[in-house]
Amino acid sequence: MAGKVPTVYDVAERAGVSIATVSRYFRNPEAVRETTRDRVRAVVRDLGYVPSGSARGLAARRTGTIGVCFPSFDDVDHIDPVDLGEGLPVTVRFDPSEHIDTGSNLYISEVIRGTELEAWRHGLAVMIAVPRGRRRHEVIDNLAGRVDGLVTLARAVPDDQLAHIARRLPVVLMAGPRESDTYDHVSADNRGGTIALTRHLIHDHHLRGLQFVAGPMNSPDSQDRFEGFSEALLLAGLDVPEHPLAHGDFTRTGGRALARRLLEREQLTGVGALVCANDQTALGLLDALTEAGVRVPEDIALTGFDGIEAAHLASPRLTTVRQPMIDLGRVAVAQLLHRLAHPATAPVSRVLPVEVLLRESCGPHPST
Amino acid sequence: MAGKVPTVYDVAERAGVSIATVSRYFRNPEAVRETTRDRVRAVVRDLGYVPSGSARGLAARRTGTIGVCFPSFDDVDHIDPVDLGEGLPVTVRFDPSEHIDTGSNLYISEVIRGTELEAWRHGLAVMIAVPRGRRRHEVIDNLAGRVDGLVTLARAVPDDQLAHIARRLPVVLMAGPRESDTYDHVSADNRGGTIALTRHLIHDHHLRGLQFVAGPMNSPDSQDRFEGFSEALLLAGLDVPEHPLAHGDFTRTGGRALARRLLEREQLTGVGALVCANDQTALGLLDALTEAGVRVPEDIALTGFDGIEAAHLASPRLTTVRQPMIDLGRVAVAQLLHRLAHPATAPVSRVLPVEVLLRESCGPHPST
DNA sequence: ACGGTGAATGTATGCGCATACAATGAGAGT
DNA sequence: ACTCTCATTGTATGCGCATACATTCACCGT
Repeated sequence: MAGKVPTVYDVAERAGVSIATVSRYFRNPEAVRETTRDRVRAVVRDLGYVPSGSARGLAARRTGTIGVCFPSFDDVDHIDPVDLGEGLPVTVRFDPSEHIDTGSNLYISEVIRGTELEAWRHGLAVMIAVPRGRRRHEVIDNLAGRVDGLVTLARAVPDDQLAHIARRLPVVLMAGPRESDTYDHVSADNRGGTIALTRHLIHDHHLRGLQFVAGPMNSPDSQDRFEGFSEALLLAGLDVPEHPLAHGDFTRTGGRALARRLLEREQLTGVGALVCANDQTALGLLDALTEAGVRVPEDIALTGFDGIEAAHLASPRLTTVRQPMIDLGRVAVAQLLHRLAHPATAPVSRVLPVEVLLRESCGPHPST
Repeated sequence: MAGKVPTVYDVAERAGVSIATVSRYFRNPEAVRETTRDRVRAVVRDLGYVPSGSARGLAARRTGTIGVCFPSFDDVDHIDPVDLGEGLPVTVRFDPSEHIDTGSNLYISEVIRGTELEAWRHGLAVMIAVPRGRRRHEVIDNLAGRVDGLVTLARAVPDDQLAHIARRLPVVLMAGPRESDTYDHVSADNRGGTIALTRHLIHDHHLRGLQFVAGPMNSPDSQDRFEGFSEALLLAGLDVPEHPLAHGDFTRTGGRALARRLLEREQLTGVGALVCANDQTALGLLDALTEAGVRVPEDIALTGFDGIEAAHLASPRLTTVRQPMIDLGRVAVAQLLHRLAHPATAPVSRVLPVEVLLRESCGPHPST
């Protein structure tokens, strides 16, 4: 590679045409006569020419790239160099039966897939960045400088910086609280989904003593779901708890710890169902309850939220609310493109429909 | 946003300095006097200035971005527009107990995480692209034009095109066959892992009649694993089958279909263990075997490869070989950076160590 | 007081391409 | 033969920044 990377000038010279023709060959081939096209094509192949994205972006005043920002999977300042592991032997070990936390990576992965898919449909590239560590500001600015627009999961970017880059590019927020007066926003119907799920527990399973197990205090998703939970209780004329029964951290491990604490303090007596803010937490509860001899759903019903695969693989299978994670990414990008085409219109807030998946963890199915 | 995006010139004028100073403020702040720095900083904030990545890339002759290429999750030419789903209601339905195929997305997601992580460590951005559909060539060229180097999963990019862009940038291949005389290459120790696993089955569980269930014919990973399998049999002085017992497609659904076929044709009599080319296939086999009343591991032992979460959640838990998927991405990027720093050295082929995870699907554990 | 030194800043240029505009040439129409 | 039209190609310019080099100026030692 390298040596001297060829440019339009090299191609033009070798093909006996002007640089404009070479440029047209790529940007608008129909405008070039076929015989000329062939000559250019041959030279391009010969020289190993690839147009410079930077030059293109500069001249065209658009990059053809959209940026995607995520909160850090792994909130750290420093990450060790990877072990190149040269020559290390294969290890063989018994794997004790502990549960693992694949956590929210999955959620993020799906969103990435969605953004990539939609971007591809429109011939755009995707640049991803995770602002983490001490230089997170730079990471974001670098991204902002290289893209035509940005979609970001809520709270991946500090507010002040978001405001700063939003002066240069359109920004679409995914999930999190709607700040609809400022940015376009896309989220799943957390509230509606939880209402529907809770209604099902109340009316179809005749459960009472429902409690909500939340995620982190500051999670807007968790808050929305708790709101939906409360709303459903209210509509059913049942007592509405002021607060969630407990707060987890959205991980399975956290859920297990939480359940043990609840069992220890006997806070589950009289509780007919636990509506959890996400699947991982619910699965953690399920682990600990099962371990303690509490039967699900016979002794207590349990539900999650997200629709991850592990919820399906659990025993009993976990009733949950499936979020359209891929669509979250796709719609965000679609909205971004709409915004690029229509800069002046008012910010939009889209709420994507969710799907309540009834499985065994909430009790036997009345019908079906 | 937009209106008129400010440039260095605007900032320089407002701050009463030259554009060189503004540029230095970003690139090399220590070279600017502190009081000047403050003035520039204020103007930058005022104006909402973000340096243009394109201009930067052009002037500096490097983009600070690396590209990552993946084969298509979903091999299609056309993908429907996403349903914006405005106002659609929440649906509630019973979810029948069928298995789902999360497939290889997971593998790819992990690799993406790895590349992002390592790139972040070095202050680089990551651009991802999935060449699919009729314009896949363009997708790749666009990517190649915008990055300083490229890592790609094997066979995501057609050979001829890979050769073309490799003249412009360093390329590192992940997984797949080593073409070590041309490109840098990183892969997991498929062969070694399968040897260790197979030896365990033979020596610790005294299993005989081992058969291999492969992936797609053209999968180099599957081939490597079959080689390891054969090698282990050979070393143990056992008969080495010429071919895998069957070929799946790496999906769980495919594995189920395959198992039913094997059962129907009674091809499992005398088979003591099925060594599968990946976890999904093994899990599919497990589904179908269990359904047919064949007990694992009592009647037949079963192993997978990859170490996905579902293998851990299966019942019995699936013995498997864990690939360091994140490290695959990390090492690939690390190697890419090394190549950028040392263009002249010979191509390297790195083999990452794997870990055999012994669980219940291969039989009771002799010790431990 | 004078040349020397180094820090801070400014000037000028080119990176590789897209594109507005000009130029050319080959028919078509008269 | 001449003008007009359209297809094709060329010329010239600027996109926004990094950076080599030049300049300025404060300060030092003698």
